[in-house]
Amino acid sequence: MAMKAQYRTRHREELLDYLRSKAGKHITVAEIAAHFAALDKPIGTVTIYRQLESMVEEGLVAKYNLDENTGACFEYIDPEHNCHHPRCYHCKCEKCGRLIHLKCDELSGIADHLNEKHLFRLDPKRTVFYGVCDKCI
Amino acid sequence: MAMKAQYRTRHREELLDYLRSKAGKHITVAEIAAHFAALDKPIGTVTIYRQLESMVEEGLVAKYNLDENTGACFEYIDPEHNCHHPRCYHCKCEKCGRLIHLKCDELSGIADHLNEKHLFRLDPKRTVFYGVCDKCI
DNA sequence: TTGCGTGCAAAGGTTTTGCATGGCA
DNA sequence: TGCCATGCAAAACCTTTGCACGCAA
Repeated sequence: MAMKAQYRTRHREELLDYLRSKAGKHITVAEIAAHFAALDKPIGTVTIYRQLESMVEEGLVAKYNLDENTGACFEYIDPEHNCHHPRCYHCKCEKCGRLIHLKCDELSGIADHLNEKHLFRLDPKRTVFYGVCDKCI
Repeated sequence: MAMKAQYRTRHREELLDYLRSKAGKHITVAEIAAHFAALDKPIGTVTIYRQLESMVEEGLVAKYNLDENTGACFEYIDPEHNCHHPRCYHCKCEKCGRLIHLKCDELSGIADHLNEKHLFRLDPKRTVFYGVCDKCI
């Protein structure tokens, strides 16, 4: 189902700009739709879903299923921050929503451990540690 | 919304028995309904939802929102083994969708590491490792 | 021109709610 | 008897799909 985008359309650029401006924060389809509706530049919900799907496929955006009823959350992935660094991990604070980027050798060890002992190839890009950060304890 | 159960009904006991027999495994509402339907002792979906809600409130059952389209997963929490403490981890295969349950002391260490070195209190119940399982490599 | 992008409507799925009936204490 | 539990139907939601039209290349 997932397909990469092939055309550079106005809606796609507007969506990417908005997602970039919210980098490091989760956002839902409803919130995106509300944002553009408020600007009198509405984007159809279907288009948002399809563009987000493409962006996930392209690695520009991460998709998370966090809330039970709110729907899926999306988040722009800053290419400089992590995309190509298999040693960068993410911690997400469940209270303040802050996203923490960690480069830590000890954490990197879990990927090796999972691979060797449990035969599981970890995908750090997709994996997020949930919990509570120091400022919110 | 969440309310603790107050009556000890037949359906509640049957549900608990079944969940206990599946302790350590994830199960969906649809699977539960199918199980009891196959036994010619059907339980209405609504009842399953409401009983599970109560059990989550009582701490008997954990609820996960993993799959995007399959619906929520539930899991009986053995009170003696206290399975919801930081020793149970989940790996989700991005290819086949399989959910793998891990009890691993080495993985448990990452919770301590995050807490001590990065001041981050990991919540294992919410954290899912994404990657590719051995059967799909 | 070709084929993808868009949006409306409608479908598909999970979860919740209203209301009348049945069951526990 | 007094509530709570159950279940049917229907609603509420999120998400996907079919189809016609618009737009990028």
